Amino acid sequence: MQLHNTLSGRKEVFVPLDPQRVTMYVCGPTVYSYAHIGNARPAVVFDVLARLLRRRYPGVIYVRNITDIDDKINAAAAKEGVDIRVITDRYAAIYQEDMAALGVLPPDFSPRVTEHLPQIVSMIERLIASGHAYVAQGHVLFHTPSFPEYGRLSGRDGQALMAGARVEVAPYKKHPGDFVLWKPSTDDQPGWDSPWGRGRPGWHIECSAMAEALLGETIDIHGGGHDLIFPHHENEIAQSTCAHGGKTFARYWLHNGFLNVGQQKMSKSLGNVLLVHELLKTLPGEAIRLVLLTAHYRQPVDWTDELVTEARKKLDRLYGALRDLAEIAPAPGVTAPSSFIQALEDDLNTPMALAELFELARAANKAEHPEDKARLKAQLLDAGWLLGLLQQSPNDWFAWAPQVEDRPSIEEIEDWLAQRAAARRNKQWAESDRIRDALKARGVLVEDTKDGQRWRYV
RNA sequence: GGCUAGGUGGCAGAGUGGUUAUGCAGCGGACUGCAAAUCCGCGUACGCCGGUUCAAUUCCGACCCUAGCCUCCA
Repeated sequence: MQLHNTLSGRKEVFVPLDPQRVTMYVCGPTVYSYAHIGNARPAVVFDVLARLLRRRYPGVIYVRNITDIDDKINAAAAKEGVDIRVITDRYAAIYQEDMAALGVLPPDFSPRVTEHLPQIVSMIERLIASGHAYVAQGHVLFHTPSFPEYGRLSGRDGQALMAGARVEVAPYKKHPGDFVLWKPSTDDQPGWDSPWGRGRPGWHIECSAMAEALLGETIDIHGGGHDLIFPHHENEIAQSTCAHGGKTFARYWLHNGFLNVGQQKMSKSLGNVLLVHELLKTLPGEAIRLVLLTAHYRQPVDWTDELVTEARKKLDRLYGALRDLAEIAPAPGVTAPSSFIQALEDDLNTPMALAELFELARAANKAEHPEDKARLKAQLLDAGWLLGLLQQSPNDWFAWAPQVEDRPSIEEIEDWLAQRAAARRNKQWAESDRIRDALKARGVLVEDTKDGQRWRYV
């Protein structure tokens, strides 16, 4: 398997440190609000990677954290006048639900920062003891010049860049690039006791501490959004490497590209933030997932209505092939074809894998012999599973309808179809077509097959 | 300004030093009472300019353009 490593800027053959225990850490959400579609991209992308890795290495341990200490959380809690726990529990639960609706399997561990304060404090103490961090005015700061490799992941010159930082530099910093490991909390802010007084951890240290606690000092794969390369992941490397006496922190760094809306990054000021929770009211989760897998994970995706419509049509085609195989039992023991696996194992080339999936669908539509159909059905289902697609029944897929629109109920449709069937028995084509057109006008497509009528919402 | 990705047929989007991506849309045909679905066929795309090469969309260089990052945003 090959994976693109941000550290080297190229594809590398993936060789785990221990094939019996492959470790992966992905930066999860800060739970202060609903997840937007951009938050869903890494969840979906690394879900596919985890599914793929488990094929080859059953002992994969996949960790995706929940950040439940953060100033945005504090602000949301203060606004509602509740404890931060109320906010974080609420949005963490919604996050899990929304991701499940997108077919994302739960990771092995979803650690929370609030459950790892001792580990965070311990790591900071070690960094101070080894001279990589210092205390200043109630803060603990990581001293970036103490780590010569600082800037390697993001391809920056740590020293030069920071000297010209455009942001106002806090006076207690020894070096402009130094970043906070621990900061003091006022009495009205959430805080935890520590050797440096009551306070809270900085953003970056949590991931280093939780990765260490759950996966050890060196992990195989670390993933996240492209924007996290700097400063978040750069800082994680600095902290973990220095806390571990120079040991490699993560061996392969993977970063997914951004999901844009209107060719621009989503932002509240532009008002183009799309929440997964809202999208799920008007779209099947599987279609949303397919949109996210349509482009290679490192490429940007520009979310448009056209893209969503296309994704639904693609799934219509794939589920259409499966529907025609409804009476066929998938051949036992048959898994996704090697061409499909090879595409995914080439740095998660989902567009190419999808092309293979469509080849399977075409072959299935053409197949005549039951054994061919059984084989192709098994291949379709297994390949679909690796992508997190095609796991519901075709009928459920075609019966999906948005919550909001008022469309004919299934009962009403069945009633019309019964009348139409009667008309067709008497070759009353005009009446047959009238009913079909009437239903089409209300979003129901009727098709005639050799086995009778069938319908779906469009 | 620095760093990093990109610019492929109507749209989306892979890939390759010389041969079909794939999907959607479109066109023609088969099938159908007509459709839909399905199958078959079609359209000769690779930002611009040089260079290397027998041959470049694919390698090299310059240029133009786009997006992202440059301290807490996936």
